[in-house]
Amino acid sequence: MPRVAANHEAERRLLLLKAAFREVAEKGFSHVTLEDIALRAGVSKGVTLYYFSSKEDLFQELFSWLIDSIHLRMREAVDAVEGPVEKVRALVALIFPSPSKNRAFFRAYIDFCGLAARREAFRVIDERFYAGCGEVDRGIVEEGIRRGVFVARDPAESASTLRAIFDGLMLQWLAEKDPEGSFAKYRDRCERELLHYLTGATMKPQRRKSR
Amino acid sequence: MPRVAANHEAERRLLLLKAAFREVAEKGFSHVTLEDIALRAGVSKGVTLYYFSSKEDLFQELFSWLIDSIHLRMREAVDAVEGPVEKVRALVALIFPSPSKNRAFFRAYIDFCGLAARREAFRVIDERFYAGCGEVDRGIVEEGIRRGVFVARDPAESASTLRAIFDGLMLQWLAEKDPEGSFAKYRDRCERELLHYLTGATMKPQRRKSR
DNA sequence: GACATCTGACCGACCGGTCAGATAGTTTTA
DNA sequence: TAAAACTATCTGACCGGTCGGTCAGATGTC
Repeated sequence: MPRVAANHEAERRLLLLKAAFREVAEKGFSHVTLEDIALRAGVSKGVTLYYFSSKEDLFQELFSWLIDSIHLRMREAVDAVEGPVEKVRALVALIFPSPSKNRAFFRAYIDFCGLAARREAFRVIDERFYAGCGEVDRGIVEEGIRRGVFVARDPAESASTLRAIFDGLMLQWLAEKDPEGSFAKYRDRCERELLHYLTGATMKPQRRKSR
Repeated sequence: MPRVAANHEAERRLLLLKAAFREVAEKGFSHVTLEDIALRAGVSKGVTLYYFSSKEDLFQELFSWLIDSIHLRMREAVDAVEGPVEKVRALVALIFPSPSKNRAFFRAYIDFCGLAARREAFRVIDERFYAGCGEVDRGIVEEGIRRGVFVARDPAESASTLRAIFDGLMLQWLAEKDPEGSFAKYRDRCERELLHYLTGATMKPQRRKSR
């Protein structure tokens, strides 16, 4: 069992997961076939079930991988800047990267929520997702309170609301007629409302730096 | 074209829609079969496609009917009480009726969002849903501002955030290990956070200035 | 008999999963 | 060194089951 082979296996699995992600974003879990994924990954259908024991297994791995990378990127984004307000801004910038990426991720995420609401294995993954988000969010809130920038309240509860505003606005954005056009509106609104909520309206609105 | 026949048809359609709702809440859109619905409604499979032109058509009608009744009940609940704070409370009570009803509705709703994110016909219905919610929510916010109970800001934007908090918390609730046990926690948190958000940091007598 | 309503057998398409091999790279053997 | 054996990886035909949709005819009502 050479090390090369293990490496190869990990690569192949990742290749398939990435293909699966794009397919899910487009069609939704139950309309994606194993063959769709294989085609997108440039391999034959049999390969998908060579590396994953079933479709369900593949999708569990997909969502696990997805939330791990989201957690990682949130931590990186938050660690990269100084101060609670800046950290909130960084989070917003991360979660609203671009209309197309946004839509891809959130389509997949909604699908995932539907699965999590009905199947225990997916619910557990979803729980882990919110636990990880909660850690990051709570860290920001606590720092904000410590520095007197945010109004002092239960940090865990504020973190939960913060996350709810993210998700809830995303749900509304997906119902918009012109997602491209309204993307910036939602991103800015999200930032504004989040900071309003956390600072208790003590902040003046600031102009967003273009990036 | 006797009136009786039209009445009968409406009844039959409603019967099927109610059966479909319960099936969707349980299994999700793409795992519900036309036969499931027929069985649940106590009729034969052929009837579903006698009253609806296709499965897709049936589900569009289902979600239309669902959001119309939700809108109606929100308006009734809000009109039944006096004062913006009480209206918010009434809305929370309506949206968090009981763990089982809650889960049924939100499971169906998430499914619906997944559809809306991918198919134009469903997106349009979803847009109508948020438009209706927005009217109700904005009405409350405006009244709150007028009476000086809520912080004065853009009412449409506050209404949007209010709704986001509802939806976002619901998403988190669905990921909980023990939905029954944590139900009251989420309901209370929702009310508390909503009022905190709207009144601007607990009960400060001093009004914050708007943008 | 005319019409609306209802039934369930049936069809064709689709898809997850299986499997008998093909292929290619490596190791062992002669 | 070459052949043979072995192994991991990959392929796509195939199977069994499911489901949306069709339809010929049954049932009931006026």
